[in-house]
Amino acid sequence: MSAGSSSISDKGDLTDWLILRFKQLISEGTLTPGYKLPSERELSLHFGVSRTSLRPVMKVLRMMGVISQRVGDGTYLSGDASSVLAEPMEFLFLLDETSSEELIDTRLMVEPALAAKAAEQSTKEHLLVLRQTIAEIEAAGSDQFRIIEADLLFHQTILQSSGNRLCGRLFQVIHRSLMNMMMLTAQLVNRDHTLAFHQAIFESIRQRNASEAERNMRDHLIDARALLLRARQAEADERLRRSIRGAPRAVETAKPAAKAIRSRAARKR
Amino acid sequence: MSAGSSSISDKGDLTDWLILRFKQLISEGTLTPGYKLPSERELSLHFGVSRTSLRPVMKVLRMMGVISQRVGDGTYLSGDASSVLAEPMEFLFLLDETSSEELIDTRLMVEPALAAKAAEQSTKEHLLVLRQTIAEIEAAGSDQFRIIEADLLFHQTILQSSGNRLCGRLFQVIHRSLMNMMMLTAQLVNRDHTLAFHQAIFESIRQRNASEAERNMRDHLIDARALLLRARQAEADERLRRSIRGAPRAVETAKPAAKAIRSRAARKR
DNA sequence: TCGGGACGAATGGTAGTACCATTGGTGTGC
DNA sequence: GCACACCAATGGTACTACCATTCGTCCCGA
Repeated sequence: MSAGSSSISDKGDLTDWLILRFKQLISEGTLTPGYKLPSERELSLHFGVSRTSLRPVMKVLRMMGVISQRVGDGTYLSGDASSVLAEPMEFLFLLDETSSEELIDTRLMVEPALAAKAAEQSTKEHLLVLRQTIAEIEAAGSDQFRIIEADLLFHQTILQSSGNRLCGRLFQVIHRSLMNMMMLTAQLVNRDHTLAFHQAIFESIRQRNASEAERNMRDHLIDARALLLRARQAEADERLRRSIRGAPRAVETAKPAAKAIRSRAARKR
Repeated sequence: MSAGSSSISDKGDLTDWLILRFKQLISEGTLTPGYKLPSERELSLHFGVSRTSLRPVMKVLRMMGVISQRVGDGTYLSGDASSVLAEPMEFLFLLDETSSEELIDTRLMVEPALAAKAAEQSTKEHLLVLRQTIAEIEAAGSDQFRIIEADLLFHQTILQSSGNRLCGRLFQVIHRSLMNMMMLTAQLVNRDHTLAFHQAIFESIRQRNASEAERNMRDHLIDARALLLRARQAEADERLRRSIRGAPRAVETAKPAAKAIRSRAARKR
């Protein structure tokens, strides 16, 4: 980014250089999905660096889901590119204090249009999967995990069948993060609503009715948004009622460590 | 993801645990932008792990732009959340072999709608920045870097003023990656086109004409897409012509290393 | 001949130490 | 008062050692 960067071994950090090398290897197609990489000791030898310097790179790649490591076995290149954004996106949400409404709002901007596209070009296989996810939700009863997984697969399939891979990746991650947030606050997915909307969306896609698919998807997300806000309101009310009764909130476990760090650093300054 | 995961120190990997801790610290607001963290030696002491185990975590955070490290100085929490997705997104594009058209297509799906929103709610400050970027492009002459930076700032400002932060972040990264791809293939940004479209978009936003802003943005991106494809076509033609003349392509430097790795691993199996 | 269990090599995970280059502040000498 | 030299602290890298886990192999017994 800064200077010429053409010559070998100019960037100061070995980590950056190694990551660059890995990128090259991936872009060349040398590293294919499922491919077993040499051991860390061999790799470090090959690159001419110590294992100490190599390991952080492997950690970075692992955290992005590019590779998977297993003790006693080895390192494999994972073919699933969708997981690359999962962790970083979580950090983004953390740093930006992104709310779940914002996630739904963002989905609302894109998914209806993608549903319309899906109605135009979805294949038989896609329709089959959609039908299966609906059946899965019907069979799930009150099992939230099953409902959520089926819900994710439903939307993910629509995203995929829309043809735009990048959007598919992006909003798959966003959707899952949204579900994680909801689970953290013990917010339930309304099975009946989900089922009804999914059926409507599925029908319009099956009939290749793009505009109706778009409208149904929009309605679905708007409804989900409303449910989310209502649940949050109810939760806030509950908390208020409880605090009025006098019972203080439960302790937070991680606070002490955080304060210790802050004091340490403050001492430095 | 697997089991209960409620108790302390259950997850096998220290790296994961430490990253989790850092996430907690960030979400608690203990770590604020610009904040100087304790030295690695102190931190490792504090967390009760060795520096060997801590360093990969710092590398991960650094690569996502969450922190910045300087030898002889220390580690600082960077407040800029937008850079979190930069590297991971590049890996995604690498693994998915995402093309520049796909990037523009994705922008095309979202940015027009955001431009419409921007027309409705942009502030005076936003308008000022937009006007400045246009002036910058006018003053840039044929300096591609200045044009690109001004172009980025123009679109970024519109994304920001639309109100949806997440979309802003996402498409800021996508836009920059697109520019990187174009620079890698030595594709120029057409200054005249850019200038004309930016002026049109700016005018419609200034006049709070949402539908026209949306249309202008759409035209802008469609035009950019066409230019991109045309340039690629020209490049392919040129390459073909050159190969017919008999001159072989230049050597690729990184191939030998790649092959060495592959042979090493193959030997293992 | 087949099956199971024990052993061992290889792998990633962690720890400790040492040294280097860079940085920023401190203090000394002009 | 200023400039220079010095020094302590920091992140960067390397080497070594050891641990827990995994997988394959070999040997023993049925």
